[in-house]
Amino acid sequence: MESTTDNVRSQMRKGVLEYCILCILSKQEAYASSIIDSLKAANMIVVEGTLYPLLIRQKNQGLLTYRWEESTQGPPRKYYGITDKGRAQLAEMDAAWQEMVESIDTLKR
Amino acid sequence: MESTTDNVRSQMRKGVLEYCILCILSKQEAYASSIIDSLKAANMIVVEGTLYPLLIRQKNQGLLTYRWEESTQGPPRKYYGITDKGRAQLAEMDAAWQEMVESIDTLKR
DNA sequence: AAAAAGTACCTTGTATTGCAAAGTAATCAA
DNA sequence: TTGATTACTTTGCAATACAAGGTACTTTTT
Repeated sequence: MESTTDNVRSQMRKGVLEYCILCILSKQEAYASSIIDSLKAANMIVVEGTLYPLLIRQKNQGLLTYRWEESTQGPPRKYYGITDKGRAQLAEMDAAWQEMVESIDTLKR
Repeated sequence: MESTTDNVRSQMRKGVLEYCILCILSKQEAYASSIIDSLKAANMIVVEGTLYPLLIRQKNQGLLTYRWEESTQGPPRKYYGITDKGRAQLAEMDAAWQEMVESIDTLKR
C-alpha cells in the first residue's frame, strides 16, 4: 500500500517532465545523471528508467542531440544538447505551461 | 497532420485534470456538461470521452458522489459532488501543484 | 403520430508516458 | 581478479487523454 501522495505527484508530472528537460538543456549541455541531479535540486524526483527513454524520444524527435565525452571518473558520458527545433518546442511549452498555470488560477478563484 | 501544440497541451494536462475537477466540484455540485463548460471558461478544453471515465474513476475512489436530478430541458442529469475524502485529496493536490509550480520556477531561473 | 434535433450519459480501442526492475558495459580500487 | 562505482539501456506494466461510436430520454417539427 502506498500513499496516494506519490501517485498524485507522479501523475501531475506527466508531460511536464519533457518541459523540464528542455529547460535544463536550454542552459547547458548535460548527461543523464547530472540532469537527474538538476531535477532533484528542483524537488522533481525522477528515476533513470523514466529519464533515459525520455531523452531517447526527444532525440528521435529532433529536439536534442548528443555527443560522447570521456570522463575522468568512470565510463564515457552522453552529453545532450538542445537543437533549434528543441528551442522552438520549448517556446511552445513555455506558453502551454503559462496557460495551464493561469487556468488553474482561474479555477481556484 | 496536427500541430504539436495540441499534443503539448494534452500531455501537460495529464494528472492535472483530476485536480481541476475537484477544484470545480469543491465549489458547487455540477453535471458533466457544466463541468466541461467550466473547464472551457478556464481555457482548459476537454471532451466527453475524457471526462466521463474520469468522473467514474473519481467516484469509484470515493472522491465524488452523485445524485440524479430531473431537468426542465432534456434528460435527467447526474450531479456530482465532492466527498470528505475528495476534499482531503484536493488538499494534497493543492500542495502537489504548488510544489510543481515552484519546481518549474526553480528550473527556469 | 412519426421523424428529426437536441441533450446527456457511456464504452471501446489506441497512443503516450512514468516507473520498477533487471541488464549491459566501462573504469578504478583493493 | 574481484568488487564497487558510474553510466547507459531495455522490458513489462499501469495510468490516462482522446477519437470515435453508441444508448437513451426529451422536445420540436412535420
